[in-house]
Amino acid sequence: MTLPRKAPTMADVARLAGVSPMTVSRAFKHDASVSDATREAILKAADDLGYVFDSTASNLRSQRTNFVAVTIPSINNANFADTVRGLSEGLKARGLQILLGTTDYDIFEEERLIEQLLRRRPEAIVVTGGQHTPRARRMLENAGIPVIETWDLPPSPIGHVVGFSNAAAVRAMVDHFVARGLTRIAFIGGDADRDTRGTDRRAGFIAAMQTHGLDATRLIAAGVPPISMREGADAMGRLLDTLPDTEAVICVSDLSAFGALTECQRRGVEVPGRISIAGFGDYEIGAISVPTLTTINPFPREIGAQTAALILKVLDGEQAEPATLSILPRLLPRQSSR
Amino acid sequence: MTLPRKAPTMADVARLAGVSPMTVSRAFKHDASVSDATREAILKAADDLGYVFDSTASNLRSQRTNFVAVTIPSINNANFADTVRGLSEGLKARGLQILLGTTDYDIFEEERLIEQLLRRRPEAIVVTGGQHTPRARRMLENAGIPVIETWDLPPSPIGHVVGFSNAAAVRAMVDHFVARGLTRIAFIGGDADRDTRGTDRRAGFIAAMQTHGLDATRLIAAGVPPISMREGADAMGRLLDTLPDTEAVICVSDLSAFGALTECQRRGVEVPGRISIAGFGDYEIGAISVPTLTTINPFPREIGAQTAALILKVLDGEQAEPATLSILPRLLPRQSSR
DNA sequence: ATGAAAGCGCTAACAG
DNA sequence: CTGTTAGCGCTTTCAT
Repeated sequence: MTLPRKAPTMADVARLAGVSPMTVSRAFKHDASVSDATREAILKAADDLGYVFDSTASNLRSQRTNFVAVTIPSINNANFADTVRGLSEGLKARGLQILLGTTDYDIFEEERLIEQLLRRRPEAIVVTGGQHTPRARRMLENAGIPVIETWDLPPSPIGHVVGFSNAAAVRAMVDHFVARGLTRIAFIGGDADRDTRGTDRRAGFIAAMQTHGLDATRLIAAGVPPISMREGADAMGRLLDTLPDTEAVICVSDLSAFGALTECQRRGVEVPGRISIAGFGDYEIGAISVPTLTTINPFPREIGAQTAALILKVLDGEQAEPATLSILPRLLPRQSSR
Repeated sequence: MTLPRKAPTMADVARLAGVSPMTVSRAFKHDASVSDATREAILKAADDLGYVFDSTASNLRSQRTNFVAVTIPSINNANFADTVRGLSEGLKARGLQILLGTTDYDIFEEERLIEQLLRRRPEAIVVTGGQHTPRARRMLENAGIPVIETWDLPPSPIGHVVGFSNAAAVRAMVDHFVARGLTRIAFIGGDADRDTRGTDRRAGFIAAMQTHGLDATRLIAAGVPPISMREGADAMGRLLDTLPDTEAVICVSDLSAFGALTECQRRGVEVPGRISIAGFGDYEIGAISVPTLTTINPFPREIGAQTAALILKVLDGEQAEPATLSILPRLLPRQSSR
């Protein structure tokens, strides 16, 4: 490792193969026109020398990096990871590589990250959420590349959008409970403001409750987002202690919902017998827990896949206008709610 | 967006600020010597022009990319995500950015990925696992940058190692059960060969059972790795059907262990009363499920943090010899085992 | 503290 | 199908 001798370049390969550097360059592109014999000789020469193609030079000269920049709040989240997978798979076939960064649910961190990412000259940039600092927004607007906001339906998008309404999704959950005759409904989420999707879900809860003329004040703030299973359990404990007549609780995610469920199990509180529980995100745990968890599937993988397809269309010049692709989340009634 | 006008360069900023491009370059480095007044004027000019520093040119000229390449089997795995977080946090302060790729638990995919990543000229490369295709190994050996294998203790490392013995960790779990008088122990894992860490864990199980003179044939293959909660549940169903006298089961991960637990709950099989269950990885679910899951914590975040620290030392020239940092996984006995 | 010259390793553009 | 020339936008190096 770390041998001091200088790495061979295309010129070295060209010399050994007896061709010009340009022909070597072509031999390394899949579509370029090089005779089979020449290409083979070049690849053999490259292999003999241990040549490794240098993208940094290619990137500068061709003004193409084949990067797609992506920001997500956290890598430790199965939903966002699914979106990245959908993106990655959709982009891989075209040789586009994801340059991933995490914001830690913080729009100021997002601003710093976007600046770093744009310096790398990505072909497009995908951000999670529709809320950004003014400077981040300006950088995205002036980046001169396709911008796609995901996981949200921003009121005034920067460019393209592939998302859904978090508020509307939670409204559907409230309606679901109300239709079943449950009216004393609580919401467990993180502390305000940081996680904008969580905030939107809580706002959707409050609006929906008010629409039904119901009390929308059973709000438990469980800590700094993203809230964990443990924080969901603690919040459920507080809810059962302070508002024991609560009939149903909507949690900001399946993880906190599962934590809430376990707290009920530890206390001998029957779910859904005495209290119904719902989550958000359709994490695997909700499909297999006992009881299974009522939840909402926002199709994270699909968001990634559709974003990837959109990027390819835009880069191919087949989509000039900013597009808004609206994903319809699906309510999944399961055993944890009546 | 996508404005056709050409993006401003350092030369444009220099012209506007009335200095040479070189001074602009210095003004954008934090340590370089530029007078405060000049730097301010330059940054203002840059801002007015909407200038964005172009890393691609910097990378080529300086022969530094500030990338650290990282390969993990899957992004949808809290353990690997934790390692990436530990890495990312440790590298961020030095301006090193992670270039992440996933192998889908496939060493041939890993080979393709490593080739792609090395073309980007990372400063170092971190791979998960110690098993690679011959060509991948050769590429890593000849890359001329620090190579760090993680999550394993390879018999003949390529360069540096930050890992632990998966086999030894599972042996400790077998010993734990045997010490409690449990002898009819099963192992639930994925189909052989693909996930090398899972394979090592199963091998450790078999070896440990044989050491104790116990039957090591209660092996359930639950599907293509990584196995899900659902597959863990299905495997537990088969185990209960075919080997109902099994006293304890070790699962390849906490996720499959939790699935196994739910299957017991659905069937009314008491855990740990009739059967003990253990997992691997110390995922959050095992700390909060009812009952909590006996598991092993391999300290994924710590692996990432130590890897980051090692990379910085090597890049600073403070660590010339290949290092092997051995992490000692911790057995966490919990309610799911007696 | 600032500047001038040169060139990193590739490929666009044009030629044949 | 292959070659020549020039240059992408920075930063190294050497000045002053």
